[in-house]
Amino acid sequence: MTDAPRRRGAERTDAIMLTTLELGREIGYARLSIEAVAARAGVGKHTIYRRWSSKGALLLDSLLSLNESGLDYPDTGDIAADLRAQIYAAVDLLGGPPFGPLFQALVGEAQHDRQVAVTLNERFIAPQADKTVARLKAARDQGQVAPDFDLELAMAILSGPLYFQLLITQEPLTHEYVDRVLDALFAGLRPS
Amino acid sequence: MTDAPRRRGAERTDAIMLTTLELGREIGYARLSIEAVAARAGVGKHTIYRRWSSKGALLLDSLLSLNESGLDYPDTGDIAADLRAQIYAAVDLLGGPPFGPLFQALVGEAQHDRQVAVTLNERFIAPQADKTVARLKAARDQGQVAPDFDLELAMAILSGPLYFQLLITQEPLTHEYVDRVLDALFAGLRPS
DNA sequence: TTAACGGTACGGCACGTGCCGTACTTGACT
DNA sequence: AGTCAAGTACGGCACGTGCCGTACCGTTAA
Repeated sequence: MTDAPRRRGAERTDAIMLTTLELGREIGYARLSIEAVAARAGVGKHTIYRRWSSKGALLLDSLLSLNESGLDYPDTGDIAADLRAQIYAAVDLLGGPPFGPLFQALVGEAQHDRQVAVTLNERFIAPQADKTVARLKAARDQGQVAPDFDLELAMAILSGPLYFQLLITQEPLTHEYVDRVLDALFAGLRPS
Repeated sequence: MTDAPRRRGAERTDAIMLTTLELGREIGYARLSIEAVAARAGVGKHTIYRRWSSKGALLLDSLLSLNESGLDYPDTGDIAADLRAQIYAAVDLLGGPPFGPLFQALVGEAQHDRQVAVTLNERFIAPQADKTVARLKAARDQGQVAPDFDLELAMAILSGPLYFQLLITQEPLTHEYVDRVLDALFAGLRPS
């Protein structure tokens, strides 16, 4: 989605993304206009349009600049504890500013901009999911979960309730909620 | 969100929502403008603004008009089968047009319009969730699930992966996917 | 010399509001 | 019952505003 950072203009690119974050925090990412970003960053609109094809693309790069290395996940050998740590970290990131509101805005954009949806998945969702899947795979290799355990599906089941909370009910994401979800999942939702 | 249906203007209200659905299906709900709806419906813009305070409010009422009675859920005594039936029905509704795209657009709106978010929860999410919780409660009363079973949480865990699929990865919602989720949940996600 | 830049202006669209004149409903007074 | 005045919602139109994305400046820096 980034149109290849310019060699000379990299600091300008950063300045624009920084202004985007700052202005977005102040007035909300919905009300953010490219014109306002350009004005505050002391930059021509052309300079923004040259780098990003849409407001969504700009938001996405700004979001990623807040989390460049991605979340780092531990492997202590205890899969249950490690999963909990991963989800705590994800919830800490998504649950609060500045990442949370921006992420929400981006998911909003993704609902009517296919390009944003695809890129959001490729550049943020999938890389994080891959880390969780990798940790689950290690656990499976060590026989800590069943051999036929569907790792991708487990990922979706672990993440789903959190996104539901964040995007639909829009209630706070807390460690306490994570604990309740994990405890219920580990116990199993077994009717009859 | 509806500003109390007018006695005389009810058919006009319906005509506006119908035009909204029609035009939204043609050009997408993101590109939909109130001006265009007014023009096609042969109605003054005032007449729309008099009834709905925002585009989101209009979309929401249009959505609800597609599903006035809500989904009807069975109680055959088999909680596992009934849950599956519930989720099949929800997926059939959310997964395809015209309801699916409109719902997606609304969730998008909800990410930057608190009023839409609240009303969407009150008028659509919560009523559906209540039905699931009610069915789960009946099962608990009959001893088919543990007495300390957290019904609200179970609801979130059942729904979460579907919304994740719909809103984030934006892959098709199929019965097959529902089956995989349910089977995994019933089996329990038990590490170690 | 050339490319990227900041700045400005532009046409276009949709917003939300105000003001028309019209149609319809209502209710009071014959 | 018949009439009519008041009130209200309406369609249509125009307005000012904000932002879009593009084009064209003159300037700056490699």
